[in-house]
Amino acid sequence: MNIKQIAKAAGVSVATVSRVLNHPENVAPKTREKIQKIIEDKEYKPNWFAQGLNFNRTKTIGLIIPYILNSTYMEIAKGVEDVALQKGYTTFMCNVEKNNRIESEYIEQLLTRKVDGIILMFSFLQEENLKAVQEDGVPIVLIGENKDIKGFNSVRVDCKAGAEGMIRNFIEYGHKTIGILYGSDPEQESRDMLEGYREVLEENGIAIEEKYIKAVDNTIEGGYLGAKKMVADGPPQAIFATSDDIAYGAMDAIKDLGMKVPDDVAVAGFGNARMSNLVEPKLTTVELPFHKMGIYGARLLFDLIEDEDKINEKPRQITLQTKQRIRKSCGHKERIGEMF
Amino acid sequence: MNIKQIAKAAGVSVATVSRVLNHPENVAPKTREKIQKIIEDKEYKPNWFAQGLNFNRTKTIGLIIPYILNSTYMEIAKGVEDVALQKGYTTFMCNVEKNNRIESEYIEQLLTRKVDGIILMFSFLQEENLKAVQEDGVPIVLIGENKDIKGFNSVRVDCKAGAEGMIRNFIEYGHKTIGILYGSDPEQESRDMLEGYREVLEENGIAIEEKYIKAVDNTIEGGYLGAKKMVADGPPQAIFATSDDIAYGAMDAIKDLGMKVPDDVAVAGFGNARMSNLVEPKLTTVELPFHKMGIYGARLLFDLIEDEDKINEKPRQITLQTKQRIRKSCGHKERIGEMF
DNA sequence: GTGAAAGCGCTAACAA
DNA sequence: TTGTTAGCGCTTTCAC
Repeated sequence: MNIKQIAKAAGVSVATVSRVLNHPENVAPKTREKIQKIIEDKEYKPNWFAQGLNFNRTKTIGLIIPYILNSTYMEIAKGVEDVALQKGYTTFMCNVEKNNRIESEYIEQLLTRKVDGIILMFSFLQEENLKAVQEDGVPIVLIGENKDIKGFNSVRVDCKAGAEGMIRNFIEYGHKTIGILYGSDPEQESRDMLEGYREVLEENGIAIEEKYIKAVDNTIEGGYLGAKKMVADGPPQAIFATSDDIAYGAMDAIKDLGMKVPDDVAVAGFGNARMSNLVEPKLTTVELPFHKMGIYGARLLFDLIEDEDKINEKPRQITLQTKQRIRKSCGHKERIGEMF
Repeated sequence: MNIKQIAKAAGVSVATVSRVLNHPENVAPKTREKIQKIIEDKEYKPNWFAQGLNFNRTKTIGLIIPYILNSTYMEIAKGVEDVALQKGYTTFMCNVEKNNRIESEYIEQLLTRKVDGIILMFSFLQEENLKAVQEDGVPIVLIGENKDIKGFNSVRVDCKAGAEGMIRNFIEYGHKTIGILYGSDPEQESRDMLEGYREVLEENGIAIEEKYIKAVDNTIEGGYLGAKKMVADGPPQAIFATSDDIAYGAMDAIKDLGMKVPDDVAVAGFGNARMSNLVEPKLTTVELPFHKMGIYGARLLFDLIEDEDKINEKPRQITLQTKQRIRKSCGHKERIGEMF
């Protein structure tokens, strides 16, 4: 079913049918209604390619996701999708497996398919690559920091403040030796948190001991291995992990070494993943506004898509704050109480 | 940059350039190389829409996902994507929030965007709707059963056998009263498991008591509420849950009622979600081959895409088997031993 | 208010 | 082996 057949059926020219589709106000009401009815009846849908060839607009956005098996990333994705759907856009979700080669390839794909804009979550790419895309006329928004990239519209979380708050808690609870297990990614955020950790300890006159600072893989296994080493070397009273996954692994390791969480070693994580209140003891953690990050990111993008000039304005950077979720694993008995 | 400019730069006609792109063997090596070099230099990419207008092939497939926050679905998705990527296809992932209206809308979108095929995971749609799509020439593959739909190429899991095996284990371990918490979705699979449950009890001469059979929401909360009721009414010695989420909730409820898992009530789940060996006690469960489901599903689809005649052949249905993961929660002490 | 026709960028049949 | 050209389905300018 194509426009020609509709035109013939209505006894008009293709131009008139096209007008009904795109500028109905320019068509006489009577002809318009007649044509609309035929379109309905025949379930005519304009050909996507033919339209694209003329418009170069696809009502599609691309979303780069570091790793789809991680449900925290998917929560952000859901935020993006919610906004997109409401705007009548479709979202191309791309799983890049934390690999910048795959990420580049997907960007290419998205450009080929003429998406109207791209959102990158914790991008592994370099600034110059992204700049090139944007200069091609496809707006870009960054959600979350992996590399230290400026100059784009972006949404970030104040991870440093979040980490600092948790370390301060530990100190307040009376812990004198505090370890940190920090993940290798997202790079920038992990660095920020490590920095926060050091600053708070210094502020409070606590000596910084390198044996309590350990870089690990941002996985359960990474946390397990890192904690096992750290604890075996003489355990700190508390451990802060830069992700919940790391914290889970750490808790497992502590238990395996015959010690108890939080009595022997308190633990806190970062992210408030869904299973944080299922593990035993329930994990104290820093909650991130994932869904909101997605929503704000998408809004930034649609601002750019809908107003072409904005792409040349000074980029906006939105910073969101974290929240503490105090549960049993950090050893603070008074503030516990959450069911799900 | 378009084909005309390349042609001019190379001093040939557009047809020749097009040939280099699509049938390079029909171009004299010298001309071909010359043109290829220019294409490289100018980073020329054929226009997506113009190509589509001629080919009506997009090298894109659609993937309907019930709910992206559930990482088990995303494991299937990853299987699909792995195959697609290898075939040079891009995957459109669509999150339908377990809602058949959204699902229909996305199918429309996918058709508009001319995907070459669609994979539906646990589709909520009716058979006739899907038939219509396939008759439009877009092949369809089903992964997992929600509705009872025949007549399509599909990948399913023998859930019934999986459930039966676990119930048999319980009986073998000496449990005389066994409850089941079955989720509302996926519908068909849950029904199968309930049927398996009844059959095994009958086979073993165990009376079926309706108070031990409870339909719940397929969520942690659902499991919690269902188990609370069941256990408060006089607990069974063991509970089988048709999903891990339900099992987590059940374990929480049992603990909240002051009883111990597995000593007072043994628990087993279904799915082997990532956190099953993080909860305390670690959850005994039935492992499903999610990744494989995705891979097989994708292969079925590409068979259909690549060989148009196959769409009229008798559909193939692949049935995969489950595996048991015996951990602490079921109370069988001897077979425990897993770290991650 | 409507129609004829050019053109979007590409492919492929046909001709040379 | 290469070029010319029609045509894919649609939008839009220009006439009427």
